[in-house]
Amino acid sequence: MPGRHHWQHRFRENVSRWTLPREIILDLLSRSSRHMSAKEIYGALYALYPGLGLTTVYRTLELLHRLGFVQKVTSGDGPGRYELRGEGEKDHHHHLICTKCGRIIDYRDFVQEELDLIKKTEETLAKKHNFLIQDHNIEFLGLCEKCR
Amino acid sequence: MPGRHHWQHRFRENVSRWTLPREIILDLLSRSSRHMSAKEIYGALYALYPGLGLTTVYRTLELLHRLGFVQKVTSGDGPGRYELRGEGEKDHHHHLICTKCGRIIDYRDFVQEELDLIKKTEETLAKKHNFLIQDHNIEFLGLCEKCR
DNA sequence: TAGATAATGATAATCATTTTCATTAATAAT
DNA sequence: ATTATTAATGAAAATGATTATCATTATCTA
Repeated sequence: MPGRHHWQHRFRENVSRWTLPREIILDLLSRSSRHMSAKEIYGALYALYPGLGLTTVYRTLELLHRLGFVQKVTSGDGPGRYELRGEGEKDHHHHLICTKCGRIIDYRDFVQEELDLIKKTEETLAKKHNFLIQDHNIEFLGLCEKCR
Repeated sequence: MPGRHHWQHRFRENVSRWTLPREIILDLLSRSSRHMSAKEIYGALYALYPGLGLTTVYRTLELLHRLGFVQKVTSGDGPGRYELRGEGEKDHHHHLICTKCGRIIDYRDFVQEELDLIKKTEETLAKKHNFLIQDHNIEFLGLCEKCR
């Protein structure tokens, strides 16, 4: 859970200004364990900072995603959801998604096998199809405890 | 490539009527190798059948998806894309997706290893999180030959 | 062949996201 | 510190994909 100064520093490195919206959005994401949509973030912060605009939330999330601070999960229907990305490979995980309520659960089972398979597959596909592979997703869809 | 009668029969089994829009949409999907969006399907069929409505395309695709005839791929941004689902496990495959032009390539490499890992993971997750798992996705995102 | 009802298509509505643009605030230069 | 530069913001409108509404039409059933 890196603090404000950590982020502030990483922002400066990227020629981006350190502003209140950015600070409170990062702060919320680092306090929240859930994957939140733009509207949820907006709703959660509105009380604290009523001047905040939904547009800014979208723009900030887009920036955080572009800088690699945040991962965006867009599966099935409904809005995109965001989570802070941990440092390096040690945070490797994938998602279990409820198709009814949209809840997302991180899982970290069989990580090593996954990494091996992904690496192998990625190399093969990149070569075979002349693709520049930048990312991958593995996800399981279904109904959570509450929705089943 | 099952013909009209095959589909017609499977529709009847499901208490759904066999109509012209359904026939031409299924026919197009079985002739096309690409994963098509609703609008692309609409566009491709409009010349043949100018009465066709975009709404009907969406509804038909939703029905085909619900009946399990069609798979829907919704990754990253842009519209959902659809492909006919082959029969049984022997058509097991996943996707390589270009984030720029939206092109989707099916791949079938390391199928057995994937199936094993997925099965194992699915069982573990279902038990651990009390989830009813209905589906899974594995996808690689990046830039295709033309867009890189 | 007629009656029941499911499917269709035009239109409007919704939902998530992006664009526009005038205003404000953060940093750089003085 | 003060000002100038320019990025960031927020309100509103625009866009794009998809869904809901509803009167009309077509398919199947009796």
